[in-house]
Amino acid sequence: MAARVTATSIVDAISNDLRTRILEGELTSDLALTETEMAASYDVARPTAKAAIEKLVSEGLLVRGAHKSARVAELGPDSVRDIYRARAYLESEVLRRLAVTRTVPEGAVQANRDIAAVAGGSALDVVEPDMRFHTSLIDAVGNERLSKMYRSLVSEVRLCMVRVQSLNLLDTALIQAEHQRILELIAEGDGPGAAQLLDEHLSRARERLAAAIGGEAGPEAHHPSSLHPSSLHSS
Amino acid sequence: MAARVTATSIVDAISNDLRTRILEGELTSDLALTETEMAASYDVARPTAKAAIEKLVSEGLLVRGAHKSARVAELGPDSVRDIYRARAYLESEVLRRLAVTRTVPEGAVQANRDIAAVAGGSALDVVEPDMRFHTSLIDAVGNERLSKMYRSLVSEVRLCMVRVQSLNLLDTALIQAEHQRILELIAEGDGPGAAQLLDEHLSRARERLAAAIGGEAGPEAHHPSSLHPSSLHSS
DNA sequence: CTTGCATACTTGCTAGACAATCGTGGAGGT
DNA sequence: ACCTCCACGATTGTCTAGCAAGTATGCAAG
Repeated sequence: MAARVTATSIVDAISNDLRTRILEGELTSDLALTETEMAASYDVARPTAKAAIEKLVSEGLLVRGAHKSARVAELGPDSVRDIYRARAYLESEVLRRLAVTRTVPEGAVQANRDIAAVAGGSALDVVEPDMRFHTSLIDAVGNERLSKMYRSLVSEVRLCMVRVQSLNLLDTALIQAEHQRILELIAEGDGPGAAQLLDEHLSRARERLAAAIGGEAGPEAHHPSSLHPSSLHSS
Repeated sequence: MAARVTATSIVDAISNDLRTRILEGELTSDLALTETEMAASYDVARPTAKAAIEKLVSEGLLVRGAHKSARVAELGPDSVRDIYRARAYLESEVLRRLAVTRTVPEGAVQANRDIAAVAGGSALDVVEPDMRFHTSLIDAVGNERLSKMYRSLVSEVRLCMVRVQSLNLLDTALIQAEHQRILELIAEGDGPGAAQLLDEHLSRARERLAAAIGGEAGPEAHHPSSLHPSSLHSS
């Protein structure tokens, strides 16, 4: 398995590169991704760029109207709640099933160890092992479709995360402790307890993230919560 | 809202038509869907047909290798179990949450009424209201992403269903009774009870469907479980 | 019977072009 | 001065034509 990273196709290579650039915050929702520019910057034909864009649109990372340019998806507080609630639906049931067999995924405990390891570093470094913790739990049930669904949600979560530069809203120690407790509850066979704790865990993160995203509408918006009707014309 | 069915784009129209033809069994996995043939039959250019095919590939209804023609996905018993388990994961947690607020979706009770109405007719007519019953439950929580995920699973289920012509494996009365009991448990606020009953409900359907799909390898296969090595050359 | 090669078919991608549509800006009327 | 309407540029949707690359199949040779 020497050459595993070989790009299977050009459109896949472009879409992968675009995905990482989006998830790293290089591409924001304020600049339009026209097919022509994309084709020129990657030195490919326009249909190729078009296919790459449409792939990311189908993943939910880009949005595009009828004849308009594609833009990075702008996820508001309502979308954040939608995403996190979907996460909770999937993951809490998974915890119940894992608790029945008392299955504690090794990847999850390792991921939680990594969270503790970066406790002193940047808050952004917590995001990766945190996501790895949750995906490890999902993957532990060995359901291909479930894992794919959850991965799609994780992508959107990371898209939200990259928009809030000041991630001081993450209490690393608390996150790590709650993860640990969840694993313990699974080991004890307490499915409902693990599910409920996860629910609280995700609810807290959800509301913090929703507030952080809803409150930052640019430097000129003083009172985002008190917008008057004249400011909403189309959307 | 007079013109609602207007095709937003040609590729969408083609992919929609293809989807219905696949789900109705007109297109089976034994014939190759060539891009040029598709383009010729719909009288469009090849890139258009290509886009429509790739859209269905991303939905999981079609599969395609490196430089090979697209074919209708062939879902084996293992895939059936994967799909039904994913359904169970999503839906059982939904039932728990619906039971908390004792929310009984009107669409679900109507769908179950429709199941009883077609009890005397063809077994195939049960599939549609049955799916509608389950999707109504999912939609009741009002989560956009969750509904989309479940709809994707339902598509694959229907793809499996169309392969088993003799659907005498469906006990309409039993299905309808179990659905009714699930709704009652929700109304009583018994989330775990509803979740467990649903689990048994789906498990039974899953194993029947898996057996029906795994055991039908054509009219000439007398003993599907005892095939000798010389009969499997490539696939 | 197996192995190797050549050919046909299909897809991946490119280049260029035209029509349809959306957004924007300016001309004209009130 | 303000509003309405039209024309223009920009962008996407789709088409035509074609070349390159890969896969599969058939045939010939060992």
